Amino acid sequence: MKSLVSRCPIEEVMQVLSGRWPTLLIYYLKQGTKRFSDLRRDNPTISHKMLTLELRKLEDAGIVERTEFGGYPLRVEYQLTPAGHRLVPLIDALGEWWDTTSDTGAQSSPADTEPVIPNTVSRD
Amino acid sequence: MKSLVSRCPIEEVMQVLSGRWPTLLIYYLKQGTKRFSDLRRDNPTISHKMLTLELRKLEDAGIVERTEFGGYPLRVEYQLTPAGHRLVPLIDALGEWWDTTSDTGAQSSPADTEPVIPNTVSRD
DNA sequence: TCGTGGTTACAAAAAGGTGCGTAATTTACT
DNA sequence: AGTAAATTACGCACCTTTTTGTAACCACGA
Repeated sequence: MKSLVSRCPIEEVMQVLSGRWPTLLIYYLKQGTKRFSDLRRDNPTISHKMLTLELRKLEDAGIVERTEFGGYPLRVEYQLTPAGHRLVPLIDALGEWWDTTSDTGAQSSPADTEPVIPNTVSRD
Repeated sequence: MKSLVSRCPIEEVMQVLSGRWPTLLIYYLKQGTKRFSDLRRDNPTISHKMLTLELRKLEDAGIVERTEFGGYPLRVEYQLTPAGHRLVPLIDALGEWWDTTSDTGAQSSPADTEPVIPNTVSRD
């Protein structure tokens, strides 16, 4: 992982939220508790390795909580922590800012920005 | 540059703001107009290649405006656009969120989070 | 044998750094 | 006076580092 250049909170958050996946995962997790395989179905283009890595990162950042239910085919559930939930509106605000600034005419829903996932499914 | 996975504004903003530099550059630019060499002095660890690349990206995103004054030694000035200024508080909010969640005891300034740049200066 | 939620090793791709070249004018030195 | 060097904001080519993808493997129990 890239080391920090300054000791400022902004750079620290960005280190966690940077990249394609963190905000997407947060988006799906705000819908409620999800299992590993659920998240894979939600965004089919992430590799399982990336998914585990990103989930760990979000976990370490205190955004996501991992609950492991022991047993047979092994069940693990992921959900947003309270802090994670508090983060959601801030991210949404960024999305709305983007919508209003890069206003190329017609926009869709005002609040609750919704990712339209394509299906470039990569089987493995 | 990585292509988008979904067509959602959040992913689009994050594509612009992701990485170590965008937020740092915005931070320094909110202090006012800066020249290329000023920004290099502000954060000595960025290479000129990265700086131009990141500035272009911010320019394309409508966050930063580039003004070129002809003549030689050629002078160029960078400043936040109105949209860029509107973005600043949103980014600051993320910093504050981080501060309040990862609260490891003592914190510094409440608002106006300030990067403390180190001086691993690389001359070139 | 399959499915779950991983880990590990290796390969590919992307990001980033380094150094050189460039322009026209000023300043520095001889 | 004449030459040389420095200046500013890059672009380009090459090379290294980091990130991400791929595939194989593991455990367990149904």
